[in-house]
Amino acid sequence: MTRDQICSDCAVRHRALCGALGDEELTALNGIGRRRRLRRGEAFAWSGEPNGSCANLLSGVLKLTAATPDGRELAVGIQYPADFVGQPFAETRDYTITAVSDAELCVFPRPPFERVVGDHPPLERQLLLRTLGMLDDSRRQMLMLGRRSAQEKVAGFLLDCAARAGSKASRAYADGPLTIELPVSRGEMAELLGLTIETVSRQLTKLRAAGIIATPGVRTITIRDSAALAERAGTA
Amino acid sequence: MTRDQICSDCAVRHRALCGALGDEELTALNGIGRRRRLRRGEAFAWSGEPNGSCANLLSGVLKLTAATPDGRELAVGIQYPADFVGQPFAETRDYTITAVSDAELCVFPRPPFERVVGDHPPLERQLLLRTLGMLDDSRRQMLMLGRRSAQEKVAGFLLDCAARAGSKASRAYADGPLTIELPVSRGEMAELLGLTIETVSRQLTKLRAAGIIATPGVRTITIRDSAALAERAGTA
DNA sequence: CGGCTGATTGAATCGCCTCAAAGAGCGTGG
DNA sequence: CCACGCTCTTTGAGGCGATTCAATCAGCCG
Repeated sequence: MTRDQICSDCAVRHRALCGALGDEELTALNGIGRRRRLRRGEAFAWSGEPNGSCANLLSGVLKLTAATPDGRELAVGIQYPADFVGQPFAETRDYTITAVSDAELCVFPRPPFERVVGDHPPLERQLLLRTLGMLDDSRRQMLMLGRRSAQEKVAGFLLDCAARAGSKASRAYADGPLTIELPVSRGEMAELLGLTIETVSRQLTKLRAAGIIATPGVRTITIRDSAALAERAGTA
Repeated sequence: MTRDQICSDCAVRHRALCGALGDEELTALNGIGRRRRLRRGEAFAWSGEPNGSCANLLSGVLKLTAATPDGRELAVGIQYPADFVGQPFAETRDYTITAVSDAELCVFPRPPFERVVGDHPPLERQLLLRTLGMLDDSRRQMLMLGRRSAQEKVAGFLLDCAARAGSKASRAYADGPLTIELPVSRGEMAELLGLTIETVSRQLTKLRAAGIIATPGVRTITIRDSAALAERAGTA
């Protein structure tokens, strides 16, 4: 991968932070970006470390986890391709960032990235808009954690995955059963939903018993009755 | 209150969004800001409404609440003087914003505010930094909601209040008991912590019984043993 | 065929919620 | 001045949902 072609073959070129930029901004970013691959389970950064870089996520799924001093963990965010990763303008990292599936990032060292942001107003605007969006996501997630039952959390998560899967989801015929590949393990799902792994498993079993979903593989879910699933998600 | 003096007597002039601005930016903001007072319990904005304004909070305390479609509510944020209030660049409001105590705001209609932000890079930078800060706050809150016990939530909240109270807190002598005025009612505390009002009350009773706090008034708390309180907050 | 990891299931417990009632603080009006 | 009604808080009893602890099961690789 040479530097001058780093953007031209970018899978998320038009959806990522860079998407709305003109040639000038793109060239500036291009100059400092480096590709990096992560294998499933590998960490991009650890909470508490000095914060040396930000990134765009090109492919794969990442989770952000925070932990209490005594070791209980919770995923405070999940990131999909084209999302912006990291904490610009922060000296220390507050979250551990881990690849949930194999992933590819476009990594920017933080100091030059911040300089480029400062020099290019359209880029700064995009960063602001994305940050505002992440803040809304985070607050939506809070409502979920604080006020929804295990049943609602799991059903809602499956619907989110289905919505996110988009083209990768498959159905036999229009409006028929929808089969998706879960991006996370049961344990990660529990982490994300503020539950235990056993509770997640039991809720899935319950949904399966009700005929609402089927689980052909452990990471594969078929939504057989999306209306009933939405019902249980409390998405009235 | 005339427009040309709106900033000069501002109580949070140096801590708010405007704090880091030069004369030019300040004049631009000054031109569009209007003071507004809210009485305790009064709402500044409702979730679902068109989003017509943002503001700086000058005095008092606000809460942001979100609700599930079936009516369960949770406070997803709490704001103190000098905080920035609202969702710039959003067409519709996602939260209900309510005054928890009497409050005063410096309100900016959204379209001109966004124009001023676009025209003044230092202002946009400040807004970005504040948004990043709110995102971190929100994620800290998520960890609390998802992984902490009622005991830890209540103890932690009291410590937060004490830290926030700063000069308004009083002690008889250095390192002695610290007395603070709670900015919220029991019900609002429950809303903020993802608990019920009864659970909050019971936890306070437990802390009182352990001699860790005293409650001379219903909204007044004396921290008699802050180390023990930190212990119960799980802030190891 | 073992051994490993991740998922499922079961039984028992515990923490928080729900429902209900009593108590405290406070302004109003007789 | 005190009785009344209102709101907020506290306390109690009981139930439910999620966790904990433990065992079994399924898939996968050596």
